[in-house]
Amino acid sequence: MMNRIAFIKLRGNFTTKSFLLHSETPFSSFHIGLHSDTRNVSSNRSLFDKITNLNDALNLFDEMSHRHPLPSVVKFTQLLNVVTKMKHFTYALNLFKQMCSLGVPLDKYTLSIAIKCCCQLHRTKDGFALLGCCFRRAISPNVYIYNALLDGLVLEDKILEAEMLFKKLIKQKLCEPSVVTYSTMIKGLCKFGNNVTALALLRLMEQKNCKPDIVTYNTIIDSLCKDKMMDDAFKLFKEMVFEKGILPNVITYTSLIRGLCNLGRWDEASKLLKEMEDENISPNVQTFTVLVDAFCKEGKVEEAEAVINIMVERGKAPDLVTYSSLIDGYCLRREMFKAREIFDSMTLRGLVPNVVTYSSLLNGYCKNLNIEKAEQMFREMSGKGLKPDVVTYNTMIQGFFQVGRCVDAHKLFDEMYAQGQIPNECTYRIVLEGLCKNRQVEEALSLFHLVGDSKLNSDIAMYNILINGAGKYGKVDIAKNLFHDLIDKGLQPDVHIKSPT
DNA sequence: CTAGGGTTAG
Repeated sequence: MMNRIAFIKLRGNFTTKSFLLHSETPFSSFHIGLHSDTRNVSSNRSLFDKITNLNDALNLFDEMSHRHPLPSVVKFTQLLNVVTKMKHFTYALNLFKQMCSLGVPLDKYTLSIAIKCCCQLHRTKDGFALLGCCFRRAISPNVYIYNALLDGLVLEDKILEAEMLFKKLIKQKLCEPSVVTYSTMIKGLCKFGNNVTALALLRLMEQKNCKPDIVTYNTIIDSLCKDKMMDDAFKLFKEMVFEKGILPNVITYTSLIRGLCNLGRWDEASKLLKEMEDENISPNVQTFTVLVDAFCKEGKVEEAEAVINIMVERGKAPDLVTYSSLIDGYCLRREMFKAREIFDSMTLRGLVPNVVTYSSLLNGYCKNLNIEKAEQMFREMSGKGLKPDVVTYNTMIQGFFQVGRCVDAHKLFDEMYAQGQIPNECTYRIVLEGLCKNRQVEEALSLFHLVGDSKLNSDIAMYNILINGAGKYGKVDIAKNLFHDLIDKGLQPDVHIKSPT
C-alpha cells in the first residue's frame, strides 16, 4: 500500500507541473452559438455506424460543413461522438472548434463530449472553461458533464479537487449524482489507496438509494486486491453476489486472481480460475496475462510458458503485455538469450513491440550489465520511430551509472530534457544514487540543491541516498550537514539512515 | 447525439 501511495504522489507532482505548461485556455475565445436546435432529432445512425476510421469521419465532417443549409447540431454531434469513441480526442476537439466557428448551435450533448475530450487529454482545466461556457449560454450542465469533469480530476490525480467537486455537486444540488458519479469518486479514492473512504462512500450511496453496480464493486474489490487485503476483497465479493445478487464478471475474477497470485497463493488462484469457468465466465487475455506476470515475477518462467500454451490452445492470443511480462521473467533469470528470442518471436506473430517492450528488454540488458546491447536496443527503438519515454531514459541512465559511465549518463540526462521527457522523482533517485556510487557525492549534492524547492528536497528517500553515499566515502561533514538539514525541515529520519556520528 | 471498472517497464 505504501508503494502505491508513494507512486501516485510521485506521479501527481509531475502531472501538475506538466499541466502548467499547457494552461492556456483556448476555449474562452470561442464563439458558441446561441440558438438551440430542436429540428431533426430523429437519428440516422446507420450513416455514422459505417464510419470506422478517422479519415472517413474527418472527410464527412468536411463535407457536412460545406452543406447549405448546415446539418443539425444532432448530426454534427453524432459524428463528434464517433471520433470520440475512436479515442481521437484531439481530433474531436478540433472538430468541436470548427463547429463553433461554423456557428452550429451547440447543446449540452455537444458540450459534454467536448468536455469529456478535454478531460481525457488531461486538460480538465479546459473542461472547466467549457463548463463556464455552458453557464454563460444558459445550457444547464447535467450529470454527464460533471461525471466527465470528476473523472478528469481523478485522471490527473487531483484527488482533493475531485472531492471538492463531488461535495459541491451534492451540497449545491448541481445535479443528482448517479451510480457513475459515485463510482468515479470511489475510483479516485481507491487510486490513492483510500479504501476506507471508498467503502464509506459505497455505504453512503446505498443510503441515498443509489444502487452500486458491478462497476462500483469491481473498483473497490480491485483496489483491495492491489493492497493485498484479500479477506476484505472476498467479503465484498460475497456481499455483492449473495446480498445484492450482482453476478461477478471476468473483471471481478481477474482482480481476485491477481491478488491471490501476487501473494503466492497459487492453489486458491487456480481454484478461483476453475470456479469462474464453472460459472461460464471465460478467462480472457488479461486474466491469463495476470497469471503469466505473477509467475514471471517469481522467476517461474516454465509455468508462465505453460499458461501461454493454454491461452493459445483456447484461441486467446497473447498480446504485447503478455510477452512483455515474459521478457521480464527471462531477464530476471538472466536468460537474456531467451528474452531476446521472445522479443523476436513477437514480430513474427504480428505484434509490434512498443516502448514498454523495448524498455523491458533494455532493462534486462542493463541489469545483466550488458550495456552495449542495451544501447543497441535504445538506438533500435528510436530507429523504429518509438520515442523513449521517462522510464526508458531512467533505465538507460541507471545502466550507465552501474558500469561507471557517468559521462554518458549525464549526456542522456540532458538529452532527456531536450526530447521533452520531464525527469521524475525516479530519475533523480537514479542520478543521485549513481553519482554517489561513482564517488561523486559533491556533484550529487549540488544537483540536489539545484533542484531547489521541489518536493524532492523534502523527500526522506533522497536524504537516505545522499547521507549513506556521503557516509560510505568518509565525507562525514556532508553527511552531518544533511542530517541536520532534514531535522530542520521536520522530516523524520527512518531506519534506512545510519545516523552519522 | 453523452458516463464509470481489471493487465505491462525503472
